[in-house]
Amino acid sequence: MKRLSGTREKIFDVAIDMFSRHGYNGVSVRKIAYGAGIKESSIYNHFRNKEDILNHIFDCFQEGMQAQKPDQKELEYEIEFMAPREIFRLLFIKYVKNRTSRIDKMALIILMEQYINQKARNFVKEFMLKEPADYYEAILRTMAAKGKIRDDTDLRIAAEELNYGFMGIILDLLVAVQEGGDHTVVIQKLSDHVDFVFERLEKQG
Amino acid sequence: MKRLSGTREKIFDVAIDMFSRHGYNGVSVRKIAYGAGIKESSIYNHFRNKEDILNHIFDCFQEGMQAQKPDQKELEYEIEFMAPREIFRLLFIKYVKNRTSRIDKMALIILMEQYINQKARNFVKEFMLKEPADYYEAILRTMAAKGKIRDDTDLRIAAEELNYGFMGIILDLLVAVQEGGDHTVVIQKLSDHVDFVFERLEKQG
DNA sequence: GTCTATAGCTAGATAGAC
DNA sequence: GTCTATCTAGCTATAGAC
Repeated sequence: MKRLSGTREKIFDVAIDMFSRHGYNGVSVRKIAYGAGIKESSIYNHFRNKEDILNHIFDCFQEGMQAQKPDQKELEYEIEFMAPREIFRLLFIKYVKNRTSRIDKMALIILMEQYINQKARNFVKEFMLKEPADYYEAILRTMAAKGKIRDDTDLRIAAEELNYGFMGIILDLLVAVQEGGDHTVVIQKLSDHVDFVFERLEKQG
Repeated sequence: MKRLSGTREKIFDVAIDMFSRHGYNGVSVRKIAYGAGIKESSIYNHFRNKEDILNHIFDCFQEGMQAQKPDQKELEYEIEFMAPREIFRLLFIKYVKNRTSRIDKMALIILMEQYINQKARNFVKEFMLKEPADYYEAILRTMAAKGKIRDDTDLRIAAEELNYGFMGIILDLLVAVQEGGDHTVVIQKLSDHVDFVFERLEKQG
């Protein structure tokens, strides 16, 4: 993460918080500045303009996504010795536990902006739809190659099914957290989701 | 549907179109007026204020959702004589085919506003999450009672699985349509989704 | 890097003539 | 029901003193 001066970081934090609650167009530079305890014009010593803040959010979110990619070595070990459904349960629950309030807020901003802003839309497509599904598909293929799951299934579709449910549950979580709730229910939901899919994928008998 | 004067309808149409592309906060009353071919102040002869337009969108969306509820008698007939998976395939494809550009745009507006506007959020929860899942669950229970699907499954979870995939695919569709695409791919995706779930639910052998 | 001051514009909304 | 005119408030952004 690029080093930020105290003020710049403060502005950024306040902006993320306000954007996530009122949308990018619902927050003025003025309000961000006052929220950060400085005058409006001082913002421009830290960000070129309002859009520059949004772009920084995109960059920061991307870094966050890259950073929390699961360890590949660890995963291979898991595939060898754990039940298939346990691996995905762990994967999903790890995501939920490793979330920070910052990542939640950035995700919300990007989800809101996706229909307006091309860059946001690309982020959703890449980091919330394609990349996760690709990743799940790769894991499933490894599992199938090792004979851990049935091999008569379209694993791309299975990967997308895993991601549909995961995304649905995480969206729920983001809303719940925004409203002051917690993530206990979500763990159960993720577990049920994984179970449902793997009842389908695991070998019968 | 309440009768609208020509101008009011024109304003409403333009507003839906602009809100769906730029968000509620990204469109001014002025721009809507000019888009509708009238002066800004004339808007206020048709809507009390900007928010009144948004509320009318909510009302109109709700009417649209109620209106396209599937026929109950027809459904019972289908459950008796069609394969379980065909019923859901039909249900989902009917939705896709019956969509209008207006409904798509209103859905997009509500999806965008859900994190900002409490009323929008309630709409999403009620009409996109809870009500569809309840409906699917009821159908599945009827199927199970008639011995058409396995009875060793939590049907609430199955109903939610059906809805996660459906919502994910529909969201994809809304984006694709906004970008000028069509819905041919989507029909296949919905079909794959239903197949995946019913491989799990239908009786073995 | 912070501030004051201000430019220049756009916003939502109203008053009142026709 | 439409218009012109106008109000007030808010907006992004810059200039320049400290």
